[in-house]
Amino acid sequence: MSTERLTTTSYVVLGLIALRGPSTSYDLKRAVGHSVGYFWSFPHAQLYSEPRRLSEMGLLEVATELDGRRRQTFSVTDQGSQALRRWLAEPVTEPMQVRDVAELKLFFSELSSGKDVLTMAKEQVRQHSDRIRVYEDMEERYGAVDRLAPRLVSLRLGLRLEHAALDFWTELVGELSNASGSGQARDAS
Amino acid sequence: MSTERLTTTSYVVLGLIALRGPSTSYDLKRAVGHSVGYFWSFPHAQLYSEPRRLSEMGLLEVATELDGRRRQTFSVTDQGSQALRRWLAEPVTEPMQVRDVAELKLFFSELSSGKDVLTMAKEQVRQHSDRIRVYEDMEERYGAVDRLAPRLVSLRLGLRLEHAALDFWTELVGELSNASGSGQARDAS
DNA sequence: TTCGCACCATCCGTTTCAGACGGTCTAGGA
DNA sequence: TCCTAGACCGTCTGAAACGGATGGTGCGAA
Repeated sequence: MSTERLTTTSYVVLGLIALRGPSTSYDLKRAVGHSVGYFWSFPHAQLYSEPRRLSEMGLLEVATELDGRRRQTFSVTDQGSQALRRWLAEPVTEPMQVRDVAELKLFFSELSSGKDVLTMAKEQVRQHSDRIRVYEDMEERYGAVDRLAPRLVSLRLGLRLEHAALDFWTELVGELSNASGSGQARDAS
Repeated sequence: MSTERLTTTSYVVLGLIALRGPSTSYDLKRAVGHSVGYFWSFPHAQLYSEPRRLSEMGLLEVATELDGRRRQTFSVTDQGSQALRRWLAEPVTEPMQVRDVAELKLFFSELSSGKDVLTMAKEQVRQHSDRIRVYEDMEERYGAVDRLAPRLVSLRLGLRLEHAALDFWTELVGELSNASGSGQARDAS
């Protein structure tokens, strides 16, 4: 049993299996897509390597079934769920991190043309609106089941952040439109 | 001249040098610390390797001065500033990404105790408040110079996101405190 | 003058990453 | 029945990111 360090991604894998019950890597891949993946994404290849590592450490248990495709079902061991609970209980030290190329480009925008910034801002409004719609659909679909489910609650934080971004870009579009040409041909879109 | 792909980090380096004028890697390191680093962090070692790559591609120009320490000053070439402007003009495809372990732990919180969640929520309120104060200080310090500087504007987005997060965690603390009433901490859900 | 420490630059082993690749199954048309 | 297209599933690889170790340099204090 190795003494390797567990990364945040390890706990995501562990946690997902704990929530869903016994799962294959592919199950996880699909689950990630429309849930935790929205706020902690990583390459799907990791969903194959990580469970292996975790089972070597004794945190997961492997069941191999041969339905033609060699596929393995993982489930959490006692040791695994202990490790998970320990992680959940320990304080969070890393601050929230945002990575957004649009924000970056805005930061550097004095090097580009005002027109580009306006175009980008409008596009950002569109993209954030879309994302908000996705979140709200999800909230509606799963909210019927249990409106206080923690998974929904954390989704609500994502929604807040998206709204904040949307507001920001919307206002920026307004300011830029006013400032740039109070008389110039306006963009009809 | 290599045909390597430029990553977002490459453009951060390019952009920083374009904004600041000729800079050494260490200059960049310090500049990153209290500006763009807040929303696009990367290891400092990259600030030494990346400029080298960029100059091999002809996007940066190197001047070596021997003040004892072998230290190199980089400045942007015409080709470099063209590449930068091209990047700034092209549409943003990657969505905004948030990475927040607190949000993750909340997602998995049905596996932990309600008490842990409340503790974490309170701690999050503290952390986001602190971060907001840092941002506001910065806004004040640099805002005197030019309150419309794009670098400040993009900082304002960061501020909005922090406020959204702060509101979320604050409300959650309220809800959890009510829910558990005056009794013992219990499982939420 | 020497020491000690902050400053500066680079190197290195590991982990993460994106996505290409290759094998496996299923449906449905001939 | 056979064939094939295309979805499904798992693995591999080369590059980038990571972060800590290492080592050299200059400056102020003793």
